[in-house]
Amino acid sequence: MKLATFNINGIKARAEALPRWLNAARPDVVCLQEIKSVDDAFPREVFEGMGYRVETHGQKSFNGVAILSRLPLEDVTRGLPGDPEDEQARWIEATVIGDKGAIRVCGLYLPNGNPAPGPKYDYKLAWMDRMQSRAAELLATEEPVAMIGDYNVIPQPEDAAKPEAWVEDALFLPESRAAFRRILHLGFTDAFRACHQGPGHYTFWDYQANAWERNNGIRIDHLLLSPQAADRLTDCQIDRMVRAGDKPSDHVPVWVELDI
DNA sequence: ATGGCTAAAGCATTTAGA
Repeated sequence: MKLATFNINGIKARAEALPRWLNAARPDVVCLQEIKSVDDAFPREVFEGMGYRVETHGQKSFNGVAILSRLPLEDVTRGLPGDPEDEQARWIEATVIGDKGAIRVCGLYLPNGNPAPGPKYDYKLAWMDRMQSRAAELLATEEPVAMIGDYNVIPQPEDAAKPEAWVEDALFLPESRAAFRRILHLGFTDAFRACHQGPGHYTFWDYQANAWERNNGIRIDHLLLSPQAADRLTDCQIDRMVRAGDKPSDHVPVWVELDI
C-alpha cells in the first residue's frame, strides 16, 4: 500500500499539478492538507474519475483536509477530539482496507502557531496536546496506525537548511519540538528517518526569495507510524521534484510503502 | 520586525501562510 501526504495549498490552485502528480506517483491513499475549500466546492468528480474515493473535511478560505483512496474506506471521522469549540478543519480519520489488512489513517494539518508567543501559539500547543491524547488512544488499539500530514514542526536542526533562521519561529521553538517528541515517544516511528539519515531532506520551500533554487527548505511534513505499521514499512520518499513543476504548491508529497 | 511570493475572498485590500 502506497500512502502519501501532500499539502496542496489550495485545491483550485492545484487543479493541474495534483492530477499530474497522482498520475505519475499512483498512490493508493493520499491525505491532502490546506484544501482551502468547503466540502461542496471540492472537485470530487475529477478524482472519482481517476478511481479515488473522496472524503473531505473543509472550511471556507483556510485549512481543510481530505483523503483520496483507491482502496475501500470505513469509519470516516472528522475533527480532532478534545475541544468542541474548535471550528478549524485540521483532522480526518479513516480505516483503509488493504490487501493484507487494515490501517487507521489520520490526515492532519497541525497549526502553524506564528507569531509566538501569542494566542496562535497557545492554540498550536493545545492542539498538539489533544493530538497526543488521540495518538495514545489509537496506539492502545494495537492496530496499524499512520498519522500523516503537515506537522508544522521542524524536528531537528538537520531538518532545516538554515536552522539559525528559525530559532524564534513557532515551527522550531523548543516547546513545539518537545510536544512533537512527546507524541513520537508514545511509540511512533518517523517513517522518513527510519529510511534516511542526515541533512538536506526537505518538504517545504518558501515561494519567496528563490528558496527552491537555493534549496533553502525545511522538513515539516511527516508520516508517523505505530509499531504495527512500522513493522510493515518498506520505503519512504520525498517527491521533491514536484516543487519544480508548473504552478507548484510550496510543499511536496511524501509517501510510504507499507506491506499491508 | 519584516517578509522579496502565493492563495482566497471578492473587487481594493486584507488575512494567512511558514
